[in-house]
Amino acid sequence: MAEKRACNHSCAHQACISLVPIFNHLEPAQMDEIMQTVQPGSYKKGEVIYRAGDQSDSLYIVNKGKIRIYRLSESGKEQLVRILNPGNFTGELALFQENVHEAYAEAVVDTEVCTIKRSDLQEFLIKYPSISLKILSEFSNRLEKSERQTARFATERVETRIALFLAECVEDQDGSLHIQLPMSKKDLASYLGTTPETISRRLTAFEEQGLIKQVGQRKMEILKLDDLLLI
Amino acid sequence: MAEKRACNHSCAHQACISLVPIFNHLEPAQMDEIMQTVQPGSYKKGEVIYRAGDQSDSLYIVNKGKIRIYRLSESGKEQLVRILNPGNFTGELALFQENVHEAYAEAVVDTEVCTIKRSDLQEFLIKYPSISLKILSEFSNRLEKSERQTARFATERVETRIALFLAECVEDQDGSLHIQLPMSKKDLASYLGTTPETISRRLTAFEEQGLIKQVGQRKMEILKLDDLLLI
DNA sequence: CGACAGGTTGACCGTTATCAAAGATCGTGG
DNA sequence: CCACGATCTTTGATAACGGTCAACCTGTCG
Repeated sequence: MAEKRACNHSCAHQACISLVPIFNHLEPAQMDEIMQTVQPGSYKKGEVIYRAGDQSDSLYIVNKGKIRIYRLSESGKEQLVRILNPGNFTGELALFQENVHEAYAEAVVDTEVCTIKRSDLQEFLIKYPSISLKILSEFSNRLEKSERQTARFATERVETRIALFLAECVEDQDGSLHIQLPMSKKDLASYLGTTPETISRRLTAFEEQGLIKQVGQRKMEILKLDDLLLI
Repeated sequence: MAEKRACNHSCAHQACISLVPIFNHLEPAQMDEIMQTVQPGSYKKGEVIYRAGDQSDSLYIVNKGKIRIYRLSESGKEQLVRILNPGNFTGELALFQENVHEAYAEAVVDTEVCTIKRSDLQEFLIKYPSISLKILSEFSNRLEKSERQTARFATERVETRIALFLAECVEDQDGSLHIQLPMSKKDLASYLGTTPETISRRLTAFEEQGLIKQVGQRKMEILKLDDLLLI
């Protein structure tokens, strides 16, 4: 193990495994076993990692960079599903079911990933059932979140969806509520099922009502969180 | 075992276990073991089985009847998430995560369920890891479906969502394409994030365009499936 | 047979998409 | 380090999709 840690230049990519919630409860020895099977990969900005219809054969864990997961609807319009940051993973859905991706994964910036092959992962799932339980928990989370999101689309106006999204991004910084948008407003529009124009207009309106204060392109301050959530 | 099968009046409720995809791959002996832990329950039409905020402690498997799963959004509007028929189950999400339900479950008609207690289920998951894999597969399915639904809400017009829903309900009957709506139009409206009025109007419009033919309240025939999907 | 929930139809209007054009920002390469 | 282009963002004008309210109709079930 000490030997491995010394081997930084070639093995550093494996470190990301220890960031992943579905693995980080394992014993060091088990973790090492998994690290042995991991393959590094890197993608240039804009490069596609997988696309809808592709056969699925790996779990991708983000080591460095950012990945956009998006779907194309029946009529060809794009919807952003999520943004992956280091420690997040993707490709898991297709591993347990149809084997075919329904979404697209694209590197937002130059990105490094670790991949675990389907067959290796299945071996670990059988060997260490606790991993299944962790994935089950992760999936539960995602399902709740996805169904909550669906319900919001079904019942809330765009204005409200924006307000709710802002509320979820709030971070407390010495008493005042700051927001750092995790994506461009264009992507945010796609994520929230609206247009960049509407995002821009609603944020301006929020500002005029004294609810927020925009600072630069991706930052803002929440002045009246309660009122924002009453919208 | 033969003894158990003889005991129909008191044990018939257990039969539903064998309908459930996450259990039906097990050996008869294992299945029996699970059946031993099952508790029957019954709910009158309209009765609430669990509500958002309730502590979760069981998996509910529908034996007979119908259950509506719905959410209330932040602003208090209702969205129908799914309808459970015999063999379907619910309550699984809260078992693996927060322990608290986010949705409501309500009997649509008089309904019989089998419940498996959280602790019993967890025991089985450890004892028979194949169950975890089945649930993982079920969750993958649900996630794909939920994310597909979210993407539709985000990108498709109401008219298109209705058309896509109809297309998913189609059943081939001696060459012609029939549809039996699985719920009232009121519930369908809630499921699709629209209003009964709009559902009614769009179906009438489809009929005027010669795409469908409505027969009674919950039945129709698809005349031009291709054109319907181009909308 | 009556009551009630579900369904339909009409009129109206608000929210939000669309199209267009100008302005800001970022990354890139010279 | 600056300049350029590409992309993102903003603002305006316009239209339409779909929600809301109201009234009426219909089927279903006690």
